[in-house]
Amino acid sequence: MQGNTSSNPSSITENSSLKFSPSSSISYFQSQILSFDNTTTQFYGFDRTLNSPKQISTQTTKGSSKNQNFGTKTTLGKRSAARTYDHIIAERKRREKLSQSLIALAALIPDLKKVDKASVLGNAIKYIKELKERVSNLEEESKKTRVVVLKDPELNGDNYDSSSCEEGSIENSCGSESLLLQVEARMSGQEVLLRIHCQKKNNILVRILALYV
Amino acid sequence: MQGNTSSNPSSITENSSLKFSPSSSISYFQSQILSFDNTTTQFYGFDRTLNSPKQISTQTTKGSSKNQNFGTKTTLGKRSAARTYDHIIAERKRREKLSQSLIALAALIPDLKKVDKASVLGNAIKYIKELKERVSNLEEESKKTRVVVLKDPELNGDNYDSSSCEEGSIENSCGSESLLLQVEARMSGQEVLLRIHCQKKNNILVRILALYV
DNA sequence: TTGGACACGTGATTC
DNA sequence: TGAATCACGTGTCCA
Repeated sequence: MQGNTSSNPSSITENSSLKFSPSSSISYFQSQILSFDNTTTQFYGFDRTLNSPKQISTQTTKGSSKNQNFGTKTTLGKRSAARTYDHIIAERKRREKLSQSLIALAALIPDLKKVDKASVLGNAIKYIKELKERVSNLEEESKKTRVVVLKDPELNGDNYDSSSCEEGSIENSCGSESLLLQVEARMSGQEVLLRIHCQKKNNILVRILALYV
Repeated sequence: MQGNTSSNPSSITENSSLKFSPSSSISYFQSQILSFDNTTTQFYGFDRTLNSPKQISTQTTKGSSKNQNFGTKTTLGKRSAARTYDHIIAERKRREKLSQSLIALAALIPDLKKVDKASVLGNAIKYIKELKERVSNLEEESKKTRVVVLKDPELNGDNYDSSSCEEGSIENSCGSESLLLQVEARMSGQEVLLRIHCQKKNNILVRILALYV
């Protein structure tokens, strides 16, 4: 971060340079203007200018160019000095907000070395892609296993369901609260996961498995 | 996004300065003053560029170069016209890059309704937080289950390990490729997950479980 | 020196 | 109208 700071060529106020650093609260309001020399500086320095219509010329010259434009401008336009001032303040405020957002964004990105705008945006983009990738990998991983509720040959009459219930607790998996026994097999690649939900009994697990294996 | 278009108000030119500078001393070389009022400034030296809407700039050549130099103030300070032109072009380029990054960022955010800068940044921040949250939940979920390798009473001598191997395939879980049998129990809340890795044999599962259950 | 980065003021434009 | 947003040109700073 460099640059910056007020400069302000035209200054209206002091300016508070905000730079990138946090904080920067708003010191505007009350801007004091640098006095335009004196005389009246009233609040906004400008007005003075405004009154004097000097249309000065646009001057300068250089030969080239001049033309154009100006004509257009005169016509409607113009903005009262107070209004111009408001415009400046509003714009400053907007910039400050944007700048804060950028800082907040930068704070979320790990291992960020430079904090200039381009780097922050660029790294934010990369980071989001990375996170998305990670989420989808993790979700894929947990979804990869299909759930199949096997038919239970003797303990339960008929709740065969080759389904669809992708995940989740047993309670909501197939809407059967009342079942005393539920067996699910999840197959993922080479692995088989059996989920058995039943009352606690001696050797129940072994006995159940004996039915299948 | 609206706004825009070139506008280009202020000319490239050197500037006019009129009026005197604000007090503050600083006389920058040429200080331009606020123009409020208008007329001031306008003209462009070089560019024209603008043809309407945004487009990428690049524009035309420099035609400009020529002009300028002049001097009002001359002497030191001042930036040569060519230099000013380069400055303008560079700044334009930088802006364009930033703008593209912002568009790219916006493209990654789902359900983005407004695309103004503040919204894009604000929503990017929210989205990153959301993704982070999701990643950490998913990871937590998969980590939550502690893995305990039970002692195998007869099939294997001693590889009790109450450990630490948090996840992953059996192969890399405890660095034992040569084991013929490995049993892991993952306990998560009320559930117990037994992972059994062994050679295929008749009723092996039942027999193994008979040792534990 | 030069180039990159920044905030500023400002005219235009959109809602 | 009026408020919000934008891109621009510009002065200034720093490596």
